[in-house]
Amino acid sequence: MARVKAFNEVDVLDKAMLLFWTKGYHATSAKDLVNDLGLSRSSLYDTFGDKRTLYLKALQYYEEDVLGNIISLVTHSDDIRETLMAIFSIIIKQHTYEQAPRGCFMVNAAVELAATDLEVAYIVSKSQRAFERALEKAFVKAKDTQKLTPNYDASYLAKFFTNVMTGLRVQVRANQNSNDFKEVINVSLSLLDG
Amino acid sequence: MARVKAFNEVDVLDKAMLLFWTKGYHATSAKDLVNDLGLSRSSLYDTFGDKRTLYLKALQYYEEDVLGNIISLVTHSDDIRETLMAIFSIIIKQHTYEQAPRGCFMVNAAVELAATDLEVAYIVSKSQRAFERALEKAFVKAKDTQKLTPNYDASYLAKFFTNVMTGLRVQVRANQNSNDFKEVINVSLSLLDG
DNA sequence: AAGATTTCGGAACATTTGTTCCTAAAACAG
DNA sequence: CTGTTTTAGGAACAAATGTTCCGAAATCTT
Repeated sequence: MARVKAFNEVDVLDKAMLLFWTKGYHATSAKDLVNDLGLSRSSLYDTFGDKRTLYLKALQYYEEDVLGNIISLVTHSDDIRETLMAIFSIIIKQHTYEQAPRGCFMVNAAVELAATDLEVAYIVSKSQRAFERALEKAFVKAKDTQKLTPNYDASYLAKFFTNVMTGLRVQVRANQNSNDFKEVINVSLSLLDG
Repeated sequence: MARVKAFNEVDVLDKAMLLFWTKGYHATSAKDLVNDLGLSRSSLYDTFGDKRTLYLKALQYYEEDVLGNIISLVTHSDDIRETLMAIFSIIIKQHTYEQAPRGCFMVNAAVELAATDLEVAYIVSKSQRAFERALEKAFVKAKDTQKLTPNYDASYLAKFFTNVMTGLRVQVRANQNSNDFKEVINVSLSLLDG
């Protein structure tokens, strides 16, 4: 055994996630990382590998941590309408959150890198599938337990709502008029009435 | 008068648009531009200014040219359902188009830059408003001329469909399963039945 | 043909980029 | 305390970045 790390690895990963999430991959320099994460270049490269590796780790951490919580909401949903509203409001919260709205790291990664980076494309694809599956199960469950009689089956609805959320996440990132969100959400939710 | 330019300015702008559209702003280097546009560094900077200026011009050209055609479809629409389908199929065409799917330049710009570049944010916002307005008018017209009786008024529907398209454009860019698109589209269109 | 003016190619530039390396300091085991 | 092992800070590096500059070539006017 020997000298111990002066930083908490998870904390640093969390900070890296926030930085990449906010600025994107290419616009975040090694210098930015060193400044923001509060450790030296050598420690950074020693612990996390190169920039792209750190980015991939941050993206996966986002999936487990941030998106994991959202999936958990869906999995334990008793009232699907309420659950969807909860997710919508999490998405919108990003809008008024800070000076530079972050949107969704996964969507940002999809747009910036998925077309050229196979590994990013894989993570994005896996993440979306996981969410759609969870949503589909929740819809199936809702048909049994709630008086829910939509015109479409669970898998269609899951894909539909996933897509609506993706659209909103782009608009949030682009700082669009937040009043528009409510109307999009209302129209979307009306599909559950059958 | 003196020596004449050896290149067509519009052709070069078109190529720049395609390059930025495909790779994004930060991932496109000055070298990439020189290689791809077929003119020298000096001519490039002389004619179009610096990289960011060229990017803004390319984005505006995209709005006028590519999105302009789509808005034109909406403005001259006789059958709103048919028009929407036509737009959806334009969006999807990007998916099978090439090795690296481009998605929508405006959406890509929104995600990569709108949060940090005010001028990009303005262009994105203006573009979206223009499309929504056109769509809204088309829905109003459709209520009169077609047997269309949706539950929501034109402005809601315009915002809703704009959002659906944004979502699809992200998925196209991320190279997701193209079968999912049809289902999202079908569910969305059912909202027109009222 | 001569002169005026603009474009062109590429060398040249300063910065910034991502990454590595080296040395001193720190922490533990014996 | 000594020896071993690992971390930390920052100098150092080559490569790439965006941009400018200069001389030569090209085109038009007169």
